[in-house]
Amino acid sequence: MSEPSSQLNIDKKLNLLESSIVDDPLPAIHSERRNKIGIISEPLNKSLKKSRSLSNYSTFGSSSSVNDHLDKGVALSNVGDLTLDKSISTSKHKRISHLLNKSSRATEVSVDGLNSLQFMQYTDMFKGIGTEHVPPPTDLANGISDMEAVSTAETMNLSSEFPYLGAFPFNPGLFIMTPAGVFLAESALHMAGLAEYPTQNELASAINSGKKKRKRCGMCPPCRRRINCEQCSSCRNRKTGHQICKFRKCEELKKKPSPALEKVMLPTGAAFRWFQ
DNA sequence: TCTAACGTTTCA
DNA sequence: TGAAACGTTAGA
Repeated sequence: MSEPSSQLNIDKKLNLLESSIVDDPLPAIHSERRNKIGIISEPLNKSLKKSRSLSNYSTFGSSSSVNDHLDKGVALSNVGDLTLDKSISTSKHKRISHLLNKSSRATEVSVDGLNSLQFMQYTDMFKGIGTEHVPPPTDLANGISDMEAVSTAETMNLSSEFPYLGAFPFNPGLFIMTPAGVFLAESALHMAGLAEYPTQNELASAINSGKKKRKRCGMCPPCRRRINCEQCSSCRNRKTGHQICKFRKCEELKKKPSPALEKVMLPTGAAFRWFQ
């Protein structure tokens, strides 16, 4: 239950240590860390070794980031494709998932973790913004190469087919991937004025049929913590407990998943590549 | 195939 | 009600 006072002291020290690590602009160079009590701790999730600077989490401070989503919002077109054609094959779903995956990698960094209110603000913002933006090269560096981004867009070539969607920046978290396919959370469509878009309700029923593991949000303090305390029960019982360090347990995952909330926002878009 | 870790169940 | 154990999933 309660941690021993020595544990608390240790953790305070660890937190102090980590406070300088979490915001380290070049954390990737650390392949191994030793905390003050001599424990070598590495992130259990290798992908978390690639930490993000705080600026990466700040969506609204960067118009280029926003416009990036305009350019890369083509991913949504796939969803439109899905919703338009019920007879779509499973293999096509896979292909679309793959493409979505690529696109989401480009978008997740700056949009991850938006709540629905932020999303609404986001969409409002886009009402006044065109699609003419060409992102500066630096904006393209967020985990996706120029070539990849271009090829994805070219492959899909859907903005003209789905004018509703081509200019809309969708957070990957607003996509819901189920065994039945990939589609948008209904609330997202409401926000986008697409609530009447066909088949969403039918597809939405598939969400409830399959349980999906939630993913760490990657942004809360525990998620950003990259060192296992090695002291808590989870660390001590890693073999049998199969649990992440208590101090690294995502705040979002600690909460009970609300069905309604889950539809709006799977934690930063489950089923996509979150940390890479 | 292995490892990390989420979800569920069981137990104190 | 929280901790522990275990099943299971997802990614490398």
